[in-house]
Amino acid sequence: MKRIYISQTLKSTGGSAKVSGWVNSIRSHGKIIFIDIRDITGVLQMVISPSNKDIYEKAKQIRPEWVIEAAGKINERPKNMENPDIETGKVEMSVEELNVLSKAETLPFSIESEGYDISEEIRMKYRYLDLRRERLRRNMIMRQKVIQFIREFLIKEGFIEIETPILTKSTPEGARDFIVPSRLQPGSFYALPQSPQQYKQLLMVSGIEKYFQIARCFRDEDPRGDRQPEFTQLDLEMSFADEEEILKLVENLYINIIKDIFPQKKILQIPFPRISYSEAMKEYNSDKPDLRKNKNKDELAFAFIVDFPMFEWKKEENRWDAVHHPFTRPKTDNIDEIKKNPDKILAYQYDFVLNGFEIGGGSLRSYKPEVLEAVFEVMGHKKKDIHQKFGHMLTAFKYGVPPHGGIAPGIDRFMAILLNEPNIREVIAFSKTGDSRDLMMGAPDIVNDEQLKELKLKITKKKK
RNA sequence: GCAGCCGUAGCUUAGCUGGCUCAAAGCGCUGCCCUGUCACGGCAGAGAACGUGGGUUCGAAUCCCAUCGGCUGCGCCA
Repeated sequence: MKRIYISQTLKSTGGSAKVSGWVNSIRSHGKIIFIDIRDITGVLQMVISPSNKDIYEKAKQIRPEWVIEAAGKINERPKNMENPDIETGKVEMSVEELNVLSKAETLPFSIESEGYDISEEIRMKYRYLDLRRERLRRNMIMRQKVIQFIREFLIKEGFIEIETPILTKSTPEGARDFIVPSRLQPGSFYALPQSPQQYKQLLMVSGIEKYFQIARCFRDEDPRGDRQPEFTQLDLEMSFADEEEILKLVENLYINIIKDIFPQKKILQIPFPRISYSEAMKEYNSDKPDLRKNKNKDELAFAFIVDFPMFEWKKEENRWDAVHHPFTRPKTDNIDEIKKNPDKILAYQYDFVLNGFEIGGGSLRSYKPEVLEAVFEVMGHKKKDIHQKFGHMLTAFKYGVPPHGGIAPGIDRFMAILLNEPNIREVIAFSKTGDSRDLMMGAPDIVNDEQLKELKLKITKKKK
């Protein structure tokens, strides 16, 4: 007999079925034994009576979380014995065949609860067990649904999904890079991408016009509840689009995600309010204001913060820096003006905000080489450095670059908000600690001397 | 890098103004009893270097120092 999902057993009522899964719980009454079996789709009550001696003796040995398969009749339960709490509560399996596929030791913690009552340290160490928990399983499935929806939506809009390299080049601006030593070029290093920013802009030069990617990004900064060293964002870029077109697309996408996947949530304002940066700072003293009135969990207050300043003064470094990044297009292409009054220059830059969290940011990009160079100059880069670090961009822009822009909404934070989770670790299958460790894998870890030798690396100071 | 909180059976916690509770409880686990439960029930039992190292003291889970680990926030996060 072919194994079916537990959720399908309802359709087999009156007939026979075979299911496989984990033992969710056992209730033994001396003679009659109830075993709840669990698979990805749900839980089913199995009944074992002493009349079938072989099965009964086998069932007595079974313990929670063992992996078993069972076949038998799917019967309607007697009327007063239905369980409205589970999907298959109207039926049960009368077991006629029972096999143990794999035994299990007692789990290090209970997976019946939501998990709030168990320390995160131990949950992360045994994350594969933690993921058996209903709450985590739901989070993974909902996350996948959202990503699937995004894919289908954008592809319908004419976007092309393209993978960009994970091994790439360190960029001097922005967050600290994770670096990867090169074996074939000893002394040189790759960097993991903080975002596919430059690649996606170069794809615009390639004529892709509408690109997207569910992109993993890496930043070697200290994590927070809403920040991980590696995270996922919906990275997208469009040619010939203005700010309005990009924001409308995102607005439309997110309205439909909510409608389709989270119908119980209420979007407070449609269209999403557009608030200028200066207005937001004046009115809310924040560039990611929480616009909900009642702070209700089912309320969603989306907003776009627009018209960010192009530059900010960095006191410690005594120089101007890009608020967003140097590729952002200033609202003027008057080179003299940019160089003379950096503080007065606004940018085509926008943040995407939800319930007081920044869930994305984007901009139109500078596509005129002279504007890009002026921006770098304001930021204190020497011509020579500009060409060393960004020469490929400037060169590319010489060969016919369309005006372009994009946005990159984060997936993790968005999911945490929608699923009412207190931090993004709960929506990431294998997340890292506040110290960027992976407690389950034991990463990061030392490498052996042979590996170091190949890379021509020497560790001068070892942590004890 | 800085600050705060936390670390006692498998899990969650009590004890922590030092000795008579250097260990207790609930859940889980093991065994026995129980034919309809679904947080099954009943009885019995096993299970703890009190994160680690050092110090103070006649005596430390309890006080001090260091260290390791977890969480939160600041710095940082183009």
